Amino acid sequence: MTAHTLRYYERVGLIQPVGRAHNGHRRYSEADEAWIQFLHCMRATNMPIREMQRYAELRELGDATSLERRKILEDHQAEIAAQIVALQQAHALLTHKIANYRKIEQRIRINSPALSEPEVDCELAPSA
Amino acid sequence: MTAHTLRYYERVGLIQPVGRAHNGHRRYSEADEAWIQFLHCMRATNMPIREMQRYAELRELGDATSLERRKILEDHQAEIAAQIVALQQAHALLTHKIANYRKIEQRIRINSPALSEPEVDCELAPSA
DNA sequence: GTACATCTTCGAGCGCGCTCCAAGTCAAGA
DNA sequence: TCTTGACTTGGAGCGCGCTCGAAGATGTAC
Repeated sequence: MTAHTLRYYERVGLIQPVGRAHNGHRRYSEADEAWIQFLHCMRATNMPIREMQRYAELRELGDATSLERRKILEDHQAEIAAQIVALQQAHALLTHKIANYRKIEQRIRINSPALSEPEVDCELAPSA
Repeated sequence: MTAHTLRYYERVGLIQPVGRAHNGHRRYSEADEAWIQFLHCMRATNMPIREMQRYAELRELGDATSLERRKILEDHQAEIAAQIVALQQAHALLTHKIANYRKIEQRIRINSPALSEPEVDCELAPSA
Protein backbone atom coordinates (compact mmCIF):
# COMPACT_ATOMS: atom_id res chain seq x y z
CA MET A 1 0.00 0.00 0.00
CA THR A 2 1.61 3.22 -1.19
CA ALA A 3 1.83 6.53 0.66
CA HIS A 4 -0.38 7.97 -2.07
CA THR A 5 -3.06 5.46 -1.26
CA LEU A 6 -2.85 6.15 2.47
CA ARG A 7 -3.31 9.89 1.81
CA TYR A 8 -6.25 9.10 -0.42
CA TYR A 9 -7.86 6.90 2.22
CA GLU A 10 -7.45 9.68 4.75
CA ARG A 11 -8.96 12.21 2.36
CA VAL A 12 -12.06 10.13 1.74
CA GLY A 13 -12.55 9.38 5.42
CA LEU A 14 -11.46 5.76 5.58
CA ILE A 15 -8.72 6.73 8.00
CA GLN A 16 -9.22 9.34 10.70
CA PRO A 17 -6.60 12.10 10.87
CA VAL A 18 -3.62 10.34 12.31
CA GLY A 19 -1.01 11.49 14.87
CA ARG A 20 1.86 13.71 13.76
CA ALA A 21 5.49 14.06 14.70
CA HIS A 22 6.71 17.55 15.73
CA ASN A 23 7.60 18.26 12.10
CA GLY A 24 4.10 17.48 10.88
CA HIS A 25 4.91 14.05 9.48
CA ARG A 26 2.33 11.35 10.07
CA ARG A 27 2.97 8.74 12.73
CA TYR A 28 0.80 5.66 12.46
CA SER A 29 0.03 3.88 15.72
CA GLU A 30 -0.33 0.12 15.91
CA ALA A 31 -4.09 0.56 16.08
CA ASP A 32 -3.90 2.66 12.91
CA GLU A 33 -1.86 -0.05 11.23
CA ALA A 34 -4.29 -2.76 12.26
CA TRP A 35 -7.18 -0.76 10.87
CA ILE A 36 -5.30 -0.09 7.65
CA GLN A 37 -4.51 -3.76 7.35
CA PHE A 38 -8.18 -4.52 7.72
CA LEU A 39 -9.07 -1.95 5.06
CA HIS A 40 -6.47 -3.51 2.81
CA CYS A 41 -7.93 -6.95 3.34
CA MET A 42 -11.44 -5.74 2.52
CA ARG A 43 -10.25 -3.92 -0.62
CA ALA A 44 -8.27 -6.98 -1.70
CA THR A 45 -11.56 -8.87 -1.62
CA ASN A 46 -13.35 -6.22 -3.68
CA MET A 47 -15.31 -4.38 -1.09
CA PRO A 48 -16.18 -1.02 -2.69
CA ILE A 49 -14.70 2.13 -1.15
CA ARG A 50 -18.24 3.42 -0.54
CA GLU A 51 -19.06 0.47 1.65
CA MET A 52 -15.82 0.81 3.54
CA GLN A 53 -16.65 4.48 4.09
CA ARG A 54 -20.00 3.54 5.54
CA TYR A 55 -18.35 1.00 7.80
CA ALA A 56 -15.67 3.47 8.94
CA GLU A 57 -18.36 6.04 9.65
CA LEU A 58 -20.32 3.61 11.84
CA ARG A 59 -17.16 2.59 13.60
CA GLU A 60 -16.63 6.19 14.67
CA LEU A 61 -20.03 6.12 16.33
CA GLY A 62 -19.12 3.29 18.69
CA ASP A 63 -20.72 0.07 19.87
CA ALA A 64 -24.28 1.21 19.25
CA THR A 65 -23.66 0.63 15.54
CA SER A 66 -22.52 -2.94 16.07
CA LEU A 67 -25.55 -4.45 14.43
CA GLU A 68 -25.31 -2.47 11.25
CA ARG A 69 -21.59 -3.04 11.01
CA ARG A 70 -22.10 -6.73 11.48
CA LYS A 71 -24.61 -6.71 8.66
CA ILE A 72 -22.09 -5.04 6.36
CA LEU A 73 -19.51 -7.69 7.16
CA GLU A 74 -22.00 -10.50 6.75
CA ASP A 75 -23.02 -9.16 3.36
CA HIS A 76 -19.44 -8.87 2.30
CA GLN A 77 -18.70 -12.36 3.53
CA ALA A 78 -21.55 -13.62 1.37
CA GLU A 79 -20.03 -11.74 -1.57
CA ILE A 80 -16.72 -13.39 -0.88
CA ALA A 81 -18.31 -16.82 -0.77
CA ALA A 82 -19.90 -16.18 -4.15
CA GLN A 83 -16.60 -15.00 -5.58
CA ILE A 84 -14.87 -18.12 -4.34
CA VAL A 85 -17.43 -20.29 -6.11
CA ALA A 86 -16.97 -18.39 -9.38
CA LEU A 87 -13.21 -18.63 -9.11
CA GLN A 88 -13.31 -22.32 -8.38
CA GLN A 89 -15.50 -22.94 -11.40
CA ALA A 90 -13.16 -20.94 -13.60
CA HIS A 91 -10.22 -22.81 -12.15
CA ALA A 92 -11.80 -26.11 -13.07
CA LEU A 93 -12.64 -24.88 -16.55
CA LEU A 94 -9.05 -23.79 -17.07
CA THR A 95 -7.75 -27.16 -15.95
CA HIS A 96 -9.89 -28.69 -18.65
CA LYS A 97 -8.81 -26.25 -21.33
CA ILE A 98 -5.14 -26.46 -20.44
CA ALA A 99 -5.31 -30.24 -20.76
CA ASN A 100 -6.90 -29.75 -24.13
CA TYR A 101 -4.06 -27.50 -25.25
CA ARG A 102 -1.59 -30.16 -24.20
CA LYS A 103 -3.40 -32.61 -26.44
CA ILE A 104 -3.22 -30.21 -29.34
CA GLU A 105 0.49 -29.71 -28.77
CA GLN A 106 0.98 -33.45 -28.63
CA ARG A 107 -0.85 -33.82 -31.92
CA ILE A 108 1.41 -31.20 -33.48
CA ARG A 109 4.56 -32.88 -32.17
CA ILE A 110 3.69 -36.25 -33.63
CA ASN A 111 2.66 -34.50 -36.83
CA SER A 112 -0.87 -35.81 -36.83
CA PRO A 113 -2.85 -32.81 -37.94
CA ALA A 114 -6.28 -34.44 -37.92
CA LEU A 115 -8.22 -36.40 -35.37
CA SER A 116 -10.48 -39.29 -36.28
CA GLU A 117 -12.62 -38.12 -33.39
CA PRO A 118 -14.90 -35.17 -34.01
CA GLU A 119 -12.89 -31.95 -33.86
CA VAL A 120 -12.29 -30.75 -30.34
CA ASP A 121 -12.93 -27.04 -30.25
CA CYS A 122 -10.62 -25.84 -27.58
CA GLU A 123 -12.72 -22.76 -26.97
CA LEU A 124 -15.94 -24.57 -26.28
CA ALA A 125 -16.52 -24.65 -22.59
CA PRO A 126 -17.91 -27.89 -21.21
CA SER A 127 -21.54 -27.39 -20.28
CA ALA A 128 -20.73 -28.30 -16.69
CA MET B 1 -23.91 -9.26 -20.39
CA THR B 2 -25.52 -6.28 -22.08
CA ALA B 3 -25.76 -5.53 -25.79
CA HIS B 4 -23.55 -2.52 -25.15
CA THR B 5 -20.86 -4.76 -23.72
CA LEU B 6 -21.07 -7.15 -26.66
CA ARG B 7 -20.60 -4.21 -29.07
CA TYR B 8 -17.68 -3.05 -27.01
CA TYR B 9 -16.05 -6.47 -27.06
CA GLU B 10 -16.46 -6.59 -30.82
CA ARG B 11 -14.94 -3.11 -31.16
CA VAL B 12 -11.86 -4.02 -29.19
CA GLY B 13 -11.36 -7.29 -31.02
CA LEU B 14 -12.44 -9.77 -28.40
CA ILE B 15 -15.17 -10.96 -30.72
CA GLN B 16 -14.68 -11.31 -34.45
CA PRO B 17 -17.30 -9.63 -36.66
CA VAL B 18 -20.28 -11.88 -36.28
CA GLY B 19 -22.87 -13.06 -38.81
CA ARG B 20 -25.73 -10.78 -39.79
CA ALA B 21 -29.37 -11.27 -40.70
CA HIS B 22 -30.56 -9.79 -44.01
CA ASN B 23 -31.45 -6.56 -42.20
CA GLY B 24 -27.99 -6.14 -40.77
CA HIS B 25 -28.82 -7.32 -37.29
CA ARG B 26 -26.22 -9.53 -35.60
CA ARG B 27 -26.86 -13.25 -35.36
CA TYR B 28 -24.69 -15.05 -32.84
CA SER B 29 -23.92 -18.68 -33.62
CA GLU B 30 -23.58 -21.27 -30.89
CA ALA B 31 -19.82 -21.10 -31.32
CA ASP B 32 -20.02 -17.33 -30.83
CA GLU B 33 -22.05 -17.83 -27.70
CA ALA B 34 -19.62 -20.38 -26.30
CA TRP B 35 -16.73 -18.01 -26.92
CA ILE B 36 -18.61 -15.14 -25.31
CA GLN B 37 -19.41 -17.30 -22.35
CA PHE B 38 -15.73 -18.08 -22.02
CA LEU B 39 -14.86 -14.38 -22.21
CA HIS B 40 -17.45 -13.71 -19.57
CA CYS B 41 -15.98 -16.36 -17.31
CA MET B 42 -12.48 -14.94 -17.68
CA ARG B 43 -13.66 -11.39 -17.02
CA ALA B 44 -15.64 -12.56 -14.00
CA THR B 45 -12.36 -13.86 -12.62
CA ASN B 46 -10.55 -10.58 -13.25
CA MET B 47 -8.60 -11.34 -16.36
CA PRO B 48 -7.73 -7.93 -17.86
CA ILE B 49 -9.19 -7.05 -21.24
CA ARG B 50 -5.66 -6.66 -22.63
CA GLU B 51 -4.83 -10.23 -21.82
CA MET B 52 -8.07 -11.43 -23.31
CA GLN B 53 -7.26 -9.46 -26.43
CA ARG B 54 -3.90 -11.17 -26.67
CA TYR B 55 -5.55 -14.53 -26.24
CA ALA B 56 -8.22 -13.78 -28.84
CA GLU B 57 -5.53 -12.65 -31.26
CA LEU B 58 -3.57 -15.88 -30.85
CA ARG B 59 -6.74 -17.87 -31.22
CA GLU B 60 -7.26 -16.34 -34.65
CA LEU B 61 -3.84 -17.63 -35.66
CA GLY B 62 -4.75 -21.27 -35.07
CA ASP B 63 -3.15 -24.27 -33.42
CA ALA B 64 0.41 -23.05 -33.87
CA THR B 65 -0.21 -20.63 -31.00
CA SER B 66 -1.35 -23.37 -28.66
CA LEU B 67 1.66 -23.10 -26.41
CA GLU B 68 1.41 -19.41 -25.83
CA ARG B 69 -2.31 -19.60 -25.27
CA ARG B 70 -1.80 -22.38 -22.78
CA LYS B 71 0.71 -20.23 -20.93
CA ILE B 72 -1.81 -17.40 -20.70
CA LEU B 73 -4.39 -19.73 -19.24
CA GLU B 74 -1.91 -21.27 -16.83
CA ASP B 75 -0.89 -17.83 -15.62
CA HIS B 76 -4.48 -16.84 -15.16
CA GLN B 77 -5.22 -20.04 -13.33
CA ALA B 78 -2.38 -19.25 -10.95
CA GLU B 79 -3.88 -15.80 -10.45
CA ILE B 80 -7.20 -17.40 -9.66
CA ALA B 81 -5.63 -19.74 -7.14
CA ALA B 82 -4.03 -16.77 -5.40
CA GLN B 83 -7.32 -14.91 -5.37
CA ILE B 84 -9.06 -17.89 -3.82
CA VAL B 85 -6.50 -17.97 -1.02
CA ALA B 86 -6.95 -14.26 -0.31
CA LEU B 87 -10.72 -14.61 -0.32
CA GLN B 88 -10.62 -17.60 1.99
CA GLN B 89 -8.43 -15.72 4.44
CA ALA B 90 -10.76 -12.73 4.40
CA HIS B 91 -13.71 -15.06 4.85
CA ALA B 92 -12.14 -16.53 7.96
CA LEU B 93 -11.28 -13.10 9.30
CA LEU B 94 -14.87 -11.99 8.82
CA THR B 95 -16.18 -15.04 10.62
CA HIS B 96 -14.04 -14.01 13.55
CA LYS B 97 -15.12 -10.38 13.48
CA ILE B 98 -18.78 -11.18 13.05
CA ALA B 99 -18.62 -13.42 16.11
CA ASN B 100 -17.00 -10.55 17.96
CA TYR B 101 -19.84 -8.22 16.99
CA ARG B 102 -22.32 -10.74 18.32
CA LYS B 103 -20.50 -10.66 21.65
CA ILE B 104 -20.69 -6.89 21.72
CA GLU B 105 -24.39 -6.98 20.96
CA GLN B 106 -24.89 -9.54 23.71
CA ARG B 107 -23.05 -7.30 26.15
CA ILE B 108 -25.28 -4.41 25.19
CA ARG B 109 -28.45 -6.47 25.61
CA ILE B 110 -27.58 -7.59 29.14
CA ASN B 111 -26.51 -4.04 29.92
CA SER B 112 -22.97 -4.93 30.91
CA PRO B 113 -20.92 -2.17 29.38
CA ALA B 114 -17.51 -3.35 30.62
CA LEU B 115 -15.69 -6.64 30.36
CA SER B 116 -13.44 -7.98 33.07
CA GLU B 117 -11.36 -9.38 30.23
CA PRO B 118 -9.02 -6.99 28.45
CA GLU B 119 -11.00 -4.96 25.95
CA VAL B 120 -11.57 -6.75 22.68
CA ASP B 121 -10.89 -4.33 19.89
CA CYS B 122 -13.22 -5.47 17.21
CA GLU B 123 -11.12 -3.89 14.49
CA LEU B 124 -7.90 -5.60 15.37
CA ALA B 125 -7.34 -8.43 12.99
CA PRO B 126 -5.98 -11.63 14.49
CA SER B 127 -2.37 -11.97 13.46
CA ALA B 128 -3.20 -15.25 11.76
C1' DG C 1 -50.64 3.61 -42.68
C1' DT C 2 -48.62 4.40 -38.41
C1' DA C 3 -46.89 3.57 -34.03
C1' DC C 4 -43.51 1.21 -31.49
C1' DA C 5 -39.81 -1.58 -30.42
C1' DT C 6 -35.40 -3.16 -31.70
C1' DC C 7 -31.59 -3.08 -33.90
C1' DT C 8 -27.55 -0.22 -36.30
C1' DT C 9 -23.43 3.27 -35.99
C1' DC C 10 -20.11 6.36 -33.77
C1' DG C 11 -18.35 8.85 -30.28
C1' DA C 12 -18.56 10.81 -25.88
C1' DG C 13 -19.05 10.28 -20.90
C1' DC C 14 -18.62 8.16 -16.46
C1' DG C 15 -17.49 5.82 -11.99
C1' DC C 16 -13.99 3.75 -9.61
C1' DG C 17 -9.66 3.72 -7.40
C1' DC C 18 -5.97 5.23 -7.39
C1' DT C 19 -1.62 7.86 -9.09
C1' DC C 20 0.99 11.58 -9.90
C1' DC C 21 2.65 16.38 -10.00
C1' DA C 22 4.28 20.89 -8.29
C1' DA C 23 5.58 23.69 -4.80
C1' DG C 24 6.87 24.02 -0.26
C1' DT C 25 8.85 22.55 4.57
C1' DC C 26 11.95 20.40 7.39
C1' DA C 27 16.13 17.26 9.13
C1' DA C 28 20.15 14.90 8.78
C1' DG C 29 24.77 14.18 6.53
C1' DA C 30 29.13 15.73 3.82
C1' DT D 1 26.63 25.82 4.29
C1' DC D 2 24.73 23.09 0.96
C1' DT D 3 22.69 19.05 -0.81
C1' DT D 4 19.75 15.14 -0.38
C1' DG D 5 15.75 13.12 0.65
C1' DA D 6 11.47 12.30 2.88
C1' DC D 7 7.63 14.31 3.99
C1' DT D 8 3.55 18.04 3.45
C1' DT D 9 -0.60 20.06 0.65
C1' DG D 10 -4.18 20.54 -3.05
C1' DG D 11 -5.66 19.44 -7.21
C1' DA D 12 -5.34 17.33 -11.68
C1' DG D 13 -4.87 13.22 -14.50
C1' DC D 14 -5.27 8.46 -15.77
C1' DG D 15 -6.37 3.55 -16.93
C1' DC D 16 -9.90 0.39 -16.93
C1' DG D 17 -14.20 -1.29 -18.35
C1' DC D 18 -17.94 -0.31 -19.48
C1' DT D 19 -22.29 2.66 -20.36
C1' DC D 20 -24.96 5.77 -22.57
C1' DG D 21 -26.89 8.96 -26.06
C1' DA D 22 -28.30 10.45 -30.65
C1' DA D 23 -29.74 9.66 -35.09
C1' DG D 24 -31.23 6.53 -38.33
C1' DA D 25 -32.97 1.96 -40.53
C1' DT D 26 -35.98 -1.83 -40.21
C1' DG D 27 -39.63 -5.29 -38.65
C1' DT D 28 -44.06 -6.37 -36.18
C1' DA D 29 -48.83 -5.16 -34.38
C1' DC D 30 -52.89 -2.59 -34.62
